[in-house]
Amino acid sequence: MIEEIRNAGRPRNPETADKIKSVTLRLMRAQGYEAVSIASIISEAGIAKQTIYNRWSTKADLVLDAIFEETARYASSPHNENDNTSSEQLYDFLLAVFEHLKQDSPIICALIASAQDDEAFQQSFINRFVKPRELLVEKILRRAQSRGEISDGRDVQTLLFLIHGAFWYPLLNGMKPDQILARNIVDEIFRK
Amino acid sequence: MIEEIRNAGRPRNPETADKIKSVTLRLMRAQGYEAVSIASIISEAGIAKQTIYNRWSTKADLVLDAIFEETARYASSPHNENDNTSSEQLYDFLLAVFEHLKQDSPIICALIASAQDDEAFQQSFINRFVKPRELLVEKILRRAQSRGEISDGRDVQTLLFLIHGAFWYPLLNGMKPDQILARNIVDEIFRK
DNA sequence: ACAATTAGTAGACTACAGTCTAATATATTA
DNA sequence: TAATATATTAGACTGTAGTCTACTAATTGT
Repeated sequence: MIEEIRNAGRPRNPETADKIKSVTLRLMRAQGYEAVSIASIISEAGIAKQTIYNRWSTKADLVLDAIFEETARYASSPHNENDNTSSEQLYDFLLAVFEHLKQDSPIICALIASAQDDEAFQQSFINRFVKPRELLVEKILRRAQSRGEISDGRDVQTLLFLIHGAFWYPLLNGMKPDQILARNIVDEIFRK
Repeated sequence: MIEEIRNAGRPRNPETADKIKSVTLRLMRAQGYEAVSIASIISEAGIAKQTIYNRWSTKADLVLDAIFEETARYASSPHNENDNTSSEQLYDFLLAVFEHLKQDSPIICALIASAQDDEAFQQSFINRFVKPRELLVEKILRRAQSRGEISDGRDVQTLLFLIHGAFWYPLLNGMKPDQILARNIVDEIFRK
Protein backbone atom coordinates (compact mmCIF):
# COMPACT_ATOMS: atom_id res chain seq x y z
CA MET A 1 0.00 0.00 0.00
CA ILE A 2 1.66 3.20 -1.11
CA GLU A 3 0.26 6.28 0.59
CA GLU A 4 0.20 9.10 -1.91
CA ILE A 5 1.02 12.04 0.30
CA ARG A 6 0.20 15.09 -1.74
CA ASN A 7 1.34 18.45 -0.57
CA ALA A 8 -0.05 21.67 -1.85
CA GLY A 9 1.14 22.85 -5.21
CA ARG A 10 0.86 21.82 -8.81
CA PRO A 11 1.91 18.19 -9.19
CA ARG A 12 4.64 17.22 -11.60
CA ASN A 13 3.45 15.85 -14.87
CA PRO A 14 4.09 12.15 -14.34
CA GLU A 15 4.92 11.50 -18.00
CA THR A 16 7.48 14.26 -18.28
CA ALA A 17 10.38 12.53 -16.54
CA ASP A 18 10.05 9.44 -18.72
CA LYS A 19 9.79 11.57 -21.82
CA ILE A 20 12.94 13.46 -20.92
CA LYS A 21 14.86 10.28 -20.08
CA SER A 22 13.91 8.50 -23.28
CA VAL A 23 14.72 11.50 -25.46
CA THR A 24 18.04 11.87 -23.65
CA LEU A 25 18.99 8.22 -24.08
CA ARG A 26 18.04 8.21 -27.74
CA LEU A 27 20.00 11.35 -28.56
CA MET A 28 23.02 10.28 -26.51
CA ARG A 29 23.25 6.92 -28.23
CA ALA A 30 22.95 8.57 -31.63
CA GLN A 31 25.31 11.48 -31.08
CA GLY A 32 27.31 10.94 -27.89
CA TYR A 33 27.37 12.62 -24.51
CA GLU A 34 29.16 15.83 -25.35
CA ALA A 35 27.43 16.33 -28.68
CA VAL A 36 23.99 16.38 -27.07
CA SER A 37 23.21 19.70 -25.43
CA ILE A 38 20.56 20.41 -22.85
CA ALA A 39 19.12 22.78 -25.43
CA SER A 40 18.67 19.94 -27.91
CA ILE A 41 17.02 17.76 -25.27
CA ILE A 42 14.47 20.37 -24.26
CA SER A 43 13.77 21.18 -27.87
CA GLU A 44 13.20 17.52 -28.74
CA ALA A 45 11.15 16.87 -25.60
CA GLY A 46 9.16 20.09 -25.98
CA ILE A 47 9.73 21.36 -22.47
CA ALA A 48 11.48 24.22 -20.69
CA LYS A 49 15.02 23.98 -19.38
CA GLN A 50 13.95 24.50 -15.80
CA THR A 51 11.75 21.41 -16.02
CA ILE A 52 14.93 19.35 -16.36
CA TYR A 53 16.69 21.15 -13.53
CA ASN A 54 13.66 20.66 -11.29
CA ARG A 55 14.37 16.92 -11.49
CA TRP A 56 18.12 16.55 -11.98
CA SER A 57 20.88 18.83 -10.82
CA THR A 58 23.31 18.25 -13.70
CA LYS A 59 23.43 16.79 -17.18
CA ALA A 60 25.40 13.83 -15.82
CA ASP A 61 22.67 13.23 -13.23
CA LEU A 62 20.02 13.08 -15.90
CA VAL A 63 22.04 10.74 -18.11
CA LEU A 64 22.83 8.40 -15.22
CA ASP A 65 19.12 8.22 -14.50
CA ALA A 66 18.32 7.71 -18.16
CA ILE A 67 20.51 4.62 -18.52
CA PHE A 68 19.93 3.29 -15.02
CA GLU A 69 17.21 0.79 -15.77
CA GLU A 70 19.20 -0.48 -18.73
CA THR A 71 22.43 -0.87 -16.83
CA ALA A 72 20.73 -2.41 -13.83
CA ARG A 73 19.44 -5.19 -16.06
CA TYR A 74 22.97 -6.06 -17.10
CA ALA A 75 24.23 -6.23 -13.55
CA SER A 76 21.67 -8.46 -11.89
CA SER A 77 22.36 -11.66 -9.98
CA PRO A 78 22.90 -14.86 -11.96
CA HIS A 79 19.53 -16.48 -12.47
CA ASN A 80 19.30 -20.22 -12.62
CA GLU A 81 22.82 -21.17 -12.06
CA ASN A 82 23.43 -22.13 -8.47
CA ASP A 83 25.19 -25.28 -9.57
CA ASN A 84 27.67 -23.38 -11.74
CA THR A 85 31.26 -23.01 -10.67
CA SER A 86 32.16 -19.58 -9.37
CA SER A 87 34.58 -19.05 -12.22
CA GLU A 88 31.72 -19.63 -14.67
CA GLN A 89 29.60 -17.15 -12.70
CA LEU A 90 32.34 -14.54 -12.92
CA TYR A 91 32.75 -15.19 -16.63
CA ASP A 92 29.01 -14.76 -17.18
CA PHE A 93 29.01 -11.54 -15.18
CA LEU A 94 31.84 -10.12 -17.25
CA LEU A 95 30.18 -11.15 -20.51
CA ALA A 96 26.95 -9.45 -19.47
CA VAL A 97 28.76 -6.24 -18.54
CA PHE A 98 30.80 -6.25 -21.75
CA GLU A 99 27.65 -6.88 -23.76
CA HIS A 100 26.09 -3.75 -22.32
CA LEU A 101 29.28 -1.82 -22.94
CA LYS A 102 29.06 -2.64 -26.62
CA GLN A 103 26.15 -0.24 -26.76
CA ASP A 104 26.78 2.29 -24.03
CA SER A 105 30.50 2.43 -23.35
CA PRO A 106 30.89 6.01 -24.60
CA ILE A 107 28.12 7.15 -22.27
CA ILE A 108 29.55 5.22 -19.33
CA CYS A 109 32.99 6.71 -19.97
CA ALA A 110 31.47 10.18 -20.10
CA LEU A 111 29.77 9.56 -16.75
CA ILE A 112 33.02 8.37 -15.20
CA ALA A 113 34.60 11.54 -16.58
CA SER A 114 31.86 13.71 -15.12
CA ALA A 115 32.37 12.09 -11.73
CA GLN A 116 35.95 13.38 -11.64
CA ASP A 117 34.98 17.02 -11.17
CA ASP A 118 31.74 16.74 -9.24
CA GLU A 119 31.87 15.07 -5.84
CA ALA A 120 28.12 14.89 -5.43
CA PHE A 121 27.73 13.16 -8.75
CA GLN A 122 30.64 10.85 -8.01
CA GLN A 123 28.90 9.64 -4.86
CA SER A 124 25.67 9.09 -6.71
CA PHE A 125 27.47 7.27 -9.52
CA ILE A 126 29.31 5.04 -7.07
CA ASN A 127 26.14 4.22 -5.16
CA ARG A 128 23.97 3.50 -8.16
CA PHE A 129 26.47 2.08 -10.63
CA VAL A 130 29.79 1.05 -9.15
CA LYS A 131 28.79 -0.48 -5.80
CA PRO A 132 26.01 -2.75 -7.11
CA ARG A 133 28.44 -4.31 -9.59
CA GLU A 134 31.09 -4.65 -6.93
CA LEU A 135 28.66 -6.44 -4.64
CA LEU A 136 27.73 -8.96 -7.32
CA VAL A 137 31.37 -9.87 -7.84
CA GLU A 138 32.01 -9.87 -4.11
CA LYS A 139 29.22 -12.43 -3.69
CA ILE A 140 30.74 -14.61 -6.38
CA LEU A 141 34.17 -14.40 -4.77
CA ARG A 142 32.98 -15.17 -1.25
CA ARG A 143 31.04 -18.16 -2.55
CA ALA A 144 34.19 -19.25 -4.35
CA GLN A 145 36.11 -19.03 -1.08
CA SER A 146 33.49 -20.98 0.84
CA ARG A 147 33.51 -23.68 -1.85
CA GLY A 148 37.29 -23.82 -1.86
CA GLU A 149 37.58 -22.59 -5.45
CA ILE A 150 39.92 -19.84 -4.31
CA SER A 151 41.97 -19.60 -1.15
CA ASP A 152 40.51 -17.91 1.95
CA GLY A 153 43.74 -16.00 2.36
CA ARG A 154 43.24 -13.82 -0.69
CA ASP A 155 42.04 -10.27 -0.13
CA VAL A 156 38.60 -9.82 -1.68
CA GLN A 157 38.88 -6.03 -1.89
CA THR A 158 42.05 -6.36 -3.94
CA LEU A 159 40.41 -8.94 -6.18
CA LEU A 160 37.52 -6.53 -6.77
CA PHE A 161 39.97 -3.80 -7.81
CA LEU A 162 41.83 -6.22 -10.09
CA ILE A 163 38.67 -7.53 -11.76
CA HIS A 164 36.87 -4.23 -12.28
CA GLY A 165 40.07 -2.36 -13.05
CA ALA A 166 40.96 -4.90 -15.71
CA PHE A 167 38.13 -3.65 -17.89
CA TRP A 168 37.85 -0.05 -16.66
CA TYR A 169 41.45 0.53 -17.65
CA PRO A 170 41.18 -0.55 -21.30
CA LEU A 171 37.74 1.02 -21.52
CA LEU A 172 39.05 4.43 -20.48
CA ASN A 173 41.92 4.05 -22.90
CA GLY A 174 39.77 3.62 -25.95
CA MET A 175 39.61 -0.17 -26.11
CA LYS A 176 36.50 -2.36 -26.03
CA PRO A 177 36.61 -5.27 -23.58
CA ASP A 178 35.73 -8.53 -25.32
CA GLN A 179 35.10 -12.22 -24.69
CA ILE A 180 38.80 -13.00 -24.74
CA LEU A 181 39.54 -10.46 -22.03
CA ALA A 182 36.73 -11.92 -19.93
CA ARG A 183 38.25 -15.38 -20.28
CA ASN A 184 41.73 -14.11 -19.43
CA ILE A 185 40.57 -12.22 -16.34
CA VAL A 186 38.76 -15.28 -15.03
CA ASP A 187 41.75 -17.51 -15.72
CA GLU A 188 44.05 -15.15 -13.84
CA ILE A 189 41.80 -14.82 -10.82
CA PHE A 190 41.10 -18.55 -10.55
CA ARG A 191 44.47 -19.86 -11.63
CA LYS A 192 45.98 -22.56 -9.43
CA MET B 1 74.84 19.46 -32.95
CA ILE B 2 71.38 20.97 -33.09
CA GLU B 3 70.74 22.96 -36.23
CA GLU B 4 68.60 25.94 -35.36
CA ILE B 5 66.51 26.28 -38.47
CA ARG B 6 64.86 29.65 -38.18
CA ASN B 7 62.11 30.52 -40.58
CA ALA B 8 60.96 34.02 -41.21
CA GLY B 9 58.66 35.57 -38.66
CA ARG B 10 58.86 36.72 -35.10
CA PRO B 11 60.21 33.92 -32.91
CA ARG B 12 58.33 32.71 -29.88
CA ASN B 13 59.56 34.08 -26.62
CA PRO B 14 61.49 31.07 -25.30
CA GLU B 15 60.66 31.79 -21.66
CA THR B 16 56.94 32.08 -22.19
CA ALA B 17 56.11 28.37 -22.42
CA ASP B 18 57.92 27.61 -19.16
CA LYS B 19 56.26 30.54 -17.46
CA ILE B 20 52.82 29.36 -18.56
CA LYS B 21 53.50 25.77 -17.50
CA SER B 22 54.79 26.69 -14.08
CA VAL B 23 51.91 29.08 -13.40
CA THR B 24 49.48 26.41 -14.57
CA LEU B 25 50.95 23.69 -12.37
CA ARG B 26 51.05 25.94 -9.32
CA LEU B 27 47.45 27.08 -9.71
CA MET B 28 46.18 23.57 -10.49
CA ARG B 29 47.81 22.08 -7.43
CA ALA B 30 46.42 24.84 -5.25
CA GLN B 31 42.89 24.98 -6.64
CA GLY B 32 42.27 21.94 -8.83
CA TYR B 33 41.76 21.44 -12.54
CA GLU B 34 38.23 22.76 -12.95
CA ALA B 35 38.67 25.65 -10.56
CA VAL B 36 41.54 27.10 -12.59
CA SER B 37 40.35 28.95 -15.67
CA ILE B 38 42.37 29.88 -18.71
CA ALA B 39 41.54 33.47 -17.78
CA SER B 40 43.22 33.07 -14.40
CA ILE B 41 46.30 31.52 -16.00
CA ILE B 42 46.78 34.32 -18.53
CA SER B 43 46.17 36.91 -15.86
CA GLU B 44 48.74 35.33 -13.53
CA ALA B 45 51.27 34.79 -16.33
CA GLY B 46 50.70 38.26 -17.80
CA ILE B 47 50.08 37.09 -21.36
CA ALA B 48 47.25 36.99 -23.89
CA LYS B 49 44.94 34.04 -24.33
CA GLN B 50 46.07 33.42 -27.89
CA THR B 51 49.63 32.93 -26.67
CA ILE B 52 48.44 29.80 -24.89
CA TYR B 53 46.46 28.54 -27.86
CA ASN B 54 49.48 29.11 -30.13
CA ARG B 55 51.23 26.38 -28.12
CA TRP B 56 48.52 24.03 -26.88
CA SER B 57 45.19 23.22 -28.44
CA THR B 58 43.20 22.64 -25.24
CA LYS B 59 43.41 23.22 -21.51
CA ALA B 60 44.01 19.49 -21.02
CA ASP B 61 46.91 19.63 -23.48
CA LEU B 62 48.56 22.41 -21.53
CA VAL B 63 48.10 20.67 -18.20
CA LEU B 64 49.45 17.37 -19.53
CA ASP B 65 52.53 19.24 -20.70
CA ALA B 66 52.81 21.07 -17.41
CA ILE B 67 53.01 17.91 -15.32
CA PHE B 68 54.89 15.83 -17.88
CA GLU B 69 58.39 16.30 -16.54
CA GLU B 70 57.14 15.58 -13.04
CA THR B 71 55.27 12.45 -13.98
CA ALA B 72 58.07 11.18 -16.18
CA ARG B 73 60.37 11.24 -13.20
CA TYR B 74 58.03 8.94 -11.28
CA ALA B 75 57.79 6.41 -14.08
CA SER B 76 61.42 5.85 -14.94
CA SER B 77 63.23 2.53 -15.05
CA PRO B 78 64.44 1.04 -11.77
CA HIS B 79 67.96 2.36 -11.19
CA ASN B 80 70.48 0.20 -9.46
CA GLU B 81 68.50 -2.89 -8.84
CA ASN B 82 69.23 -5.52 -11.42
CA ASP B 83 69.65 -8.11 -8.71
CA ASN B 84 66.20 -7.44 -7.26
CA THR B 85 63.42 -9.94 -7.75
CA SER B 86 60.83 -8.90 -10.30
CA SER B 87 58.16 -8.79 -7.62
CA GLU B 88 60.26 -6.25 -5.73
CA GLN B 89 60.68 -4.25 -8.92
CA LEU B 90 56.92 -4.19 -9.46
CA TYR B 91 56.38 -3.18 -5.85
CA ASP B 92 58.87 -0.33 -6.21
CA PHE B 93 57.20 0.80 -9.41
CA LEU B 94 53.79 0.90 -7.76
CA LEU B 95 55.13 2.75 -4.74
CA ALA B 96 56.72 5.37 -6.99
CA VAL B 97 53.51 5.86 -8.94
CA PHE B 98 51.41 6.04 -5.78
CA GLU B 99 53.84 8.52 -4.28
CA HIS B 100 53.32 10.83 -7.23
CA LEU B 101 49.58 10.35 -7.02
CA LYS B 102 49.62 11.63 -3.45
CA GLN B 103 50.32 15.04 -4.93
CA ASP B 104 48.73 15.02 -8.35
CA SER B 105 45.93 12.48 -8.38
CA PRO B 106 43.18 15.09 -8.84
CA ILE B 107 44.99 16.48 -11.87
CA ILE B 108 45.61 13.02 -13.32
CA CYS B 109 41.95 12.11 -12.84
CA ALA B 110 40.92 15.32 -14.57
CA LEU B 111 43.17 14.47 -17.52
CA ILE B 112 41.71 10.97 -17.77
CA ALA B 113 38.30 12.62 -17.72
CA SER B 114 39.28 15.07 -20.46
CA ALA B 115 40.50 12.18 -22.59
CA GLN B 116 36.98 10.72 -22.64
CA ASP B 117 35.52 13.41 -24.87
CA ASP B 118 38.50 14.39 -26.98
CA GLU B 119 40.04 11.70 -29.19
CA ALA B 120 43.08 13.75 -30.12
CA PHE B 121 43.88 14.40 -26.49
CA GLN B 122 43.24 10.77 -25.58
CA GLN B 123 45.87 9.66 -28.08
CA SER B 124 48.35 12.17 -26.78
CA PHE B 125 47.62 11.17 -23.18
CA ILE B 126 48.05 7.49 -23.99
CA ASN B 127 51.30 8.07 -25.84
CA ARG B 128 52.87 10.34 -23.25
CA PHE B 129 51.43 8.99 -20.02
CA VAL B 130 49.80 5.58 -20.28
CA LYS B 131 52.10 3.73 -22.67
CA PRO B 132 55.41 4.60 -21.00
CA ARG B 133 54.09 3.21 -17.70
CA GLU B 134 52.75 0.14 -19.40
CA LEU B 135 56.11 -0.52 -21.02
CA LEU B 136 57.92 -0.32 -17.69
CA VAL B 137 55.64 -2.93 -16.18
CA GLU B 138 55.80 -5.04 -19.32
CA LYS B 139 59.59 -5.10 -19.03
CA ILE B 140 59.34 -6.22 -15.42
CA LEU B 141 56.86 -8.97 -16.32
CA ARG B 142 58.87 -10.30 -19.24
CA ARG B 143 61.97 -10.40 -17.09
CA ALA B 144 59.94 -12.25 -14.47
CA GLN B 145 58.92 -14.78 -17.10
CA SER B 146 62.47 -15.26 -18.34
CA ARG B 147 63.66 -15.76 -14.75
CA GLY B 148 60.87 -18.21 -14.04
CA GLU B 149 59.27 -15.98 -11.42
CA ILE B 150 55.97 -16.22 -13.25
CA SER B 151 54.81 -18.78 -15.77
CA ASP B 152 55.40 -18.22 -19.49
CA GLY B 153 51.81 -19.19 -20.16
CA ARG B 154 50.30 -16.10 -18.56
CA ASP B 155 49.09 -13.35 -20.89
CA VAL B 156 51.16 -10.22 -20.35
CA GLN B 157 48.55 -7.88 -21.84
CA THR B 158 45.97 -9.14 -19.34
CA LEU B 159 48.45 -8.75 -16.49
CA LEU B 160 49.04 -5.15 -17.57
CA PHE B 161 45.31 -4.47 -17.48
CA LEU B 162 45.00 -6.12 -14.07
CA ILE B 163 47.94 -4.23 -12.56
CA HIS B 164 47.16 -0.77 -13.91
CA GLY B 165 43.43 -1.22 -13.53
CA ALA B 166 43.87 -2.20 -9.91
CA PHE B 167 44.87 1.37 -9.07
CA TRP B 168 43.04 3.28 -11.82
CA TYR B 169 39.77 1.85 -10.60
CA PRO B 170 40.02 2.98 -6.95
CA LEU B 171 41.62 6.24 -8.07
CA LEU B 172 38.68 7.11 -10.31
CA ASN B 173 36.30 6.18 -7.52
CA GLY B 174 37.70 8.64 -5.04
CA MET B 175 40.15 6.38 -3.20
CA LYS B 176 43.89 6.91 -2.81
CA PRO B 177 46.04 3.87 -3.62
CA ASP B 178 48.45 3.14 -0.77
CA GLN B 179 51.34 0.90 0.25
CA ILE B 180 48.99 -1.88 1.29
CA LEU B 181 47.31 -1.96 -2.10
CA ALA B 182 50.73 -2.09 -3.76
CA ARG B 183 51.67 -5.07 -1.61
CA ASN B 184 48.37 -6.82 -2.33
CA ILE B 185 48.61 -6.31 -6.09
CA VAL B 186 52.13 -7.71 -6.17
CA ASP B 187 51.12 -10.69 -4.03
CA GLU B 188 48.22 -11.48 -6.34
CA ILE B 189 50.26 -11.24 -9.53
CA PHE B 190 53.16 -13.29 -8.18
CA ARG B 191 51.22 -15.75 -6.05
CA LYS B 192 52.16 -19.41 -6.48
C1' DA C 1 -13.73 31.97 -3.14
C1' DC C 2 -9.06 32.61 -1.81
C1' DA C 3 -4.39 31.99 0.06
C1' DA C 4 -0.41 29.20 -0.19
C1' DT C 5 2.52 26.24 -2.62
C1' DT C 6 4.73 23.92 -6.25
C1' DA C 7 5.29 23.04 -11.54
C1' DG C 8 6.08 24.76 -15.96
C1' DT C 9 7.45 28.34 -19.56
C1' DA C 10 10.24 31.85 -21.84
C1' DG C 11 14.03 34.06 -21.87
C1' DA C 12 17.76 36.92 -19.73
C1' DC C 13 21.98 36.13 -17.47
C1' DT C 14 26.83 34.19 -15.84
C1' DA C 15 31.12 31.74 -16.30
C1' DC C 16 33.69 29.02 -19.05
C1' DA C 17 36.67 27.02 -23.21
C1' DG C 18 37.87 28.04 -27.42
C1' DT C 19 37.80 31.00 -32.05
C1' DC C 20 38.45 35.04 -34.62
C1' DT C 21 39.95 39.78 -35.87
C1' DA C 22 42.70 43.79 -36.18
C1' DA C 23 46.62 45.97 -34.78
C1' DT C 24 51.41 45.86 -33.50
C1' DA C 25 56.13 43.55 -32.82
C1' DT C 26 60.09 40.96 -34.33
C1' DA C 27 62.31 38.05 -37.06
C1' DT C 28 64.22 36.35 -42.20
C1' DT C 29 65.20 37.05 -47.00
C1' DA C 30 65.92 39.69 -51.05
C1' DT D 1 65.05 49.21 -47.16
C1' DA D 2 61.14 46.51 -48.36
C1' DA D 3 58.43 42.27 -48.45
C1' DT D 4 57.00 38.42 -46.02
C1' DA D 5 55.95 35.65 -42.21
C1' DT D 6 55.06 34.54 -37.52
C1' DA D 7 54.18 36.09 -32.45
C1' DT D 8 51.74 38.77 -29.29
C1' DT D 9 48.01 41.54 -27.59
C1' DA D 10 43.28 43.12 -26.49
C1' DG D 11 39.02 42.18 -26.97
C1' DA D 12 34.80 40.73 -29.53
C1' DC D 13 32.42 36.57 -30.42
C1' DT D 14 30.24 31.57 -30.11
C1' DG D 15 28.32 27.66 -27.81
C1' DT D 16 27.66 25.35 -23.57
C1' DA D 17 25.87 24.14 -18.56
C1' DG D 18 23.58 25.96 -15.18
C1' DT D 19 21.05 30.03 -12.53
C1' DC D 20 17.61 33.42 -12.00
C1' DT D 21 13.36 36.10 -12.76
C1' DA D 22 8.69 37.02 -13.95
C1' DC D 23 4.84 34.98 -15.26
C1' DT D 24 1.18 31.46 -15.68
C1' DA D 25 -0.94 26.80 -14.32
C1' DA D 26 -2.57 23.34 -11.18
C1' DT D 27 -3.15 21.56 -6.85
C1' DT D 28 -4.33 21.64 -1.35
C1' DG D 29 -6.29 23.66 2.68
C1' DT D 30 -9.29 27.02 4.81
